[in-house]
Amino acid sequence: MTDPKQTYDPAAIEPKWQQHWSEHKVFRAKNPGDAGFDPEQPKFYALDMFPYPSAAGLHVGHPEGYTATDIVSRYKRATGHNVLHPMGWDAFGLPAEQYAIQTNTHPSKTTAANIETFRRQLQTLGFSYDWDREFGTCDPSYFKWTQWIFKQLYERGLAYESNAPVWWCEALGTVLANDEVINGRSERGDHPCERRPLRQWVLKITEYAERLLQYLDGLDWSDSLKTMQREWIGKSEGAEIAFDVEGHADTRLRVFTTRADTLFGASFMVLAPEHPLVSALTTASQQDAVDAYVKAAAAKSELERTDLAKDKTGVFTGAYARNPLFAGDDPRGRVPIWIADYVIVSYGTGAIMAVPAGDERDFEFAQKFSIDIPGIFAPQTGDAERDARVAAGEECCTDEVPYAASCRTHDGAIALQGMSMAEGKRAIIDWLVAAGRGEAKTTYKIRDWLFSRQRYWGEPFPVLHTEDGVTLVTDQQLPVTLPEMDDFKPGGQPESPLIRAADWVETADAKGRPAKREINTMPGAAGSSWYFMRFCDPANDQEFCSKAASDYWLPVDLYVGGTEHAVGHLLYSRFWTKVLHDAGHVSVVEPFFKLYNQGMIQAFAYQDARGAVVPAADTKQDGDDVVHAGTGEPLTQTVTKMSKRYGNVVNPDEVVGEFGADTLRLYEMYMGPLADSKPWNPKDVPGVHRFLQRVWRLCVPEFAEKGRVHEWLTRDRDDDVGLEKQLHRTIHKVTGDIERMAFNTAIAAMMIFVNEATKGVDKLSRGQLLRFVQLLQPFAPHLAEELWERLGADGALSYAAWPTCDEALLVDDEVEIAVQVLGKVRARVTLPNNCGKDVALAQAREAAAKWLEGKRVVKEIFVPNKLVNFVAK
RNA sequence: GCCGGAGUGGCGGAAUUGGCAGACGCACAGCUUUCAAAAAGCUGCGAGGCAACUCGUGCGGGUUCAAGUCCCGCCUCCGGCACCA
Repeated sequence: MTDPKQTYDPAAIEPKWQQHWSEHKVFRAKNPGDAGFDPEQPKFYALDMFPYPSAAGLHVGHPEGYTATDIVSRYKRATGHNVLHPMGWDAFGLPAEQYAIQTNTHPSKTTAANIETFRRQLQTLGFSYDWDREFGTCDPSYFKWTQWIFKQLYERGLAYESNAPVWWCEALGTVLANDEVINGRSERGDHPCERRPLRQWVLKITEYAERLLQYLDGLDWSDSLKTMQREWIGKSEGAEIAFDVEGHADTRLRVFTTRADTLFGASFMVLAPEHPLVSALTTASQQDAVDAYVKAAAAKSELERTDLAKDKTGVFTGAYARNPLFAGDDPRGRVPIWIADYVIVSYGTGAIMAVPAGDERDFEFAQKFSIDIPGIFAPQTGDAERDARVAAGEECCTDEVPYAASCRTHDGAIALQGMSMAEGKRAIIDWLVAAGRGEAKTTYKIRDWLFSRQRYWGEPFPVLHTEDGVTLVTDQQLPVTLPEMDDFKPGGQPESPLIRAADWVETADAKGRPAKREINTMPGAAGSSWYFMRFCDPANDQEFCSKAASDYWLPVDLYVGGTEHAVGHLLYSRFWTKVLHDAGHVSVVEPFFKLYNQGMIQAFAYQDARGAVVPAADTKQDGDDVVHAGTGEPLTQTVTKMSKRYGNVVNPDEVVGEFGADTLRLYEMYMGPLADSKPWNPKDVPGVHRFLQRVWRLCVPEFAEKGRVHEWLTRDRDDDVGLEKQLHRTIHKVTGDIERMAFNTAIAAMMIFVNEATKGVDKLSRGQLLRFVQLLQPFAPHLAEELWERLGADGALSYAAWPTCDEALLVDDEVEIAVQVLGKVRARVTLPNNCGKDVALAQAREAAAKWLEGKRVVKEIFVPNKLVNFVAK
């Protein structure tokens, strides 16, 4: 017959409630205009960085951020918000295509299968997503609008073709954007990359550099993330200065500098080896040396140029420039022009004026090649020896120090001595402007966004090439879908496999003229740059997102994800949002108001004496120690990334199978602060599971014959005063902690309540348990729903009003305070809450009498409800 | 090298505003219940000391009646940038 026991059984209750939520569309978000939409409710948009559905399935790292946003979403629903909490798939990308090449399976098939797995896994975790809004970036109904947005960019002059050198990765068979290349190697797969000239589509993100920088200030993002974006944008204010070149009357060499004030100390010029003027300026006698250097620099990978080439190298071109500050016959104005690879062609003007007295790199170079180092500073730091060396040009000085008397033109038009650095810069720039020799200038490190890939599995461009050049596909012809193919290998050198789809490539434009389709495809970051907009209005086939929907939902109120997208995705999304704003399609300028970066979930591992990690399979327990299974060498515990290689990857399915989704959710939130990286400890998981069992037993008797809930919970009765106070403290703590995203301490508070309540199980009233279940609901929703139902509560738990806290119940009648003598706790006294200083001191003095004997109290500190401190001699 | 963040028991962590360091959980130990429990409950649990007490938040200084928290100087780890003129 039926099992007489009723134990906490997540395997039974979790699917039951998941099905209930799904069937009743409990978490469907209502848009303005939908039936039942309440315009009075405030909105809340909680978004996860949507996953790339890999073949490996969900990792325990995914549910960490997802649980956090789910808790906030459920809390916001309970506090009367209209909540948008969607999920979808970042589904175009390289791994599916690599897999296709290996196995001859179409990427659309593997992607669809992976999405199935991800969706199933996410659904077993009980996230309150509005699944009706789900889509993938590879859905034609979605990328139709990605293509449409590209058209907007093109029409606004923000998309262009370029032949500039780009990062080419041989192993991946594609080009990569700057942020996808780390130290000359691909971020994905760690393959070597090199610079190559290729025809590419590029987006003019640099045009938005200033606004991308300015608008950071108003965002609720961590300072470290804002700093990363600021540094990536790399704004730098200075001047551009034009130098005449001897013997080249029509040539002016332009340089960018942030230290225009050091122009008096410019004793040579350096061009990047790739600078367009190099060949024109090089003299016959230097030709061979320059050619050899240029060739060598081109052959060097970026890795060699940055990491290894710390030693300065360079070659004299034979040409001389004229420093504009010095009159024609002044020998100080004649500066040699060198080329060196420490100057980067793509930054500033690709050329610099070298001031060895004020720049470490220039100083190093001048020393190595015995170039003049004119002293231009007269520091008075007190370190006389150093001051003298700086004045003599024997040491470089980058600090703000007084200028030397020599910083002066013959005619006295400029004399820097006595000026501050800011005044010096101003003086020089004003003079240059008046003389037509330069102007103030701001440059940015950020480069335009390399926006094409030579791959199959990405959005095709809505672009046709005809005899007359580029034409766009009409809106009526969107989406441009991918042709069916079964061979996805890159199409020979830097070309997409699409080149082999001849029927697809050969087409006609709107006027019927023969045209070839663009065979590059868009990069992975294309689809993820606006998906948060589409979630507002996912089924719209007339617009990418209706203005009404985006006006209502945007910006995203809470966005949670990893730091790895600090400069890529987050910058691109901000850029597209601004472009769409400028084009009048969305009202917001910034897409993500609050951003929260979760830490990484790591794993314990064991390492040997050399620090090498030993795979879990090669370790064994030896008493209290862990040793190498083969050699018996003792090992020490360490923390690493989860990795197949180390055998320490935790599979969420297994955790759900053994303990249930509520335990997984709760454990991931209980591990520590969301923002921290922290190790997964399998031994801690049963601890939170035990907590849920205790909650269960608080409500449900062990044997079914005693009823579905404890007898005393079937009727209303007076609340136990002590428990009621404890409950209010818990409500207060949990509410505040959810608001500040401190889920670990919220859970600790609930544990304290359950420990209290368990001490006298039958003291807990039905009303108290119901309120506790509401607090638990965002964290462990399945268990909460089950208990809510068993207790016969009215209405849907997910929308039941959040329990309120009576502040009056937070204070106790009596408080215990510490009595200190000279800062050391010597006694404790119990006093009425908020009692006065005199009362407290009198009692404290008595309690501390033993330690005050023979001493004179010189000061008495009283902190109400906290402590008394006697300062005694 | 530069810019962030962090360092607290055997472990994960707590201390939100300068006010009793170690909440909560794990591990461990003892006890109760039990035929037996890997179950449940209770108790203990920073170090030293019989104790009174002393010491204790990476290290060294400082400010303060009082410092994990503030200041100065270091060390280590993690993340980012890296010849950006």
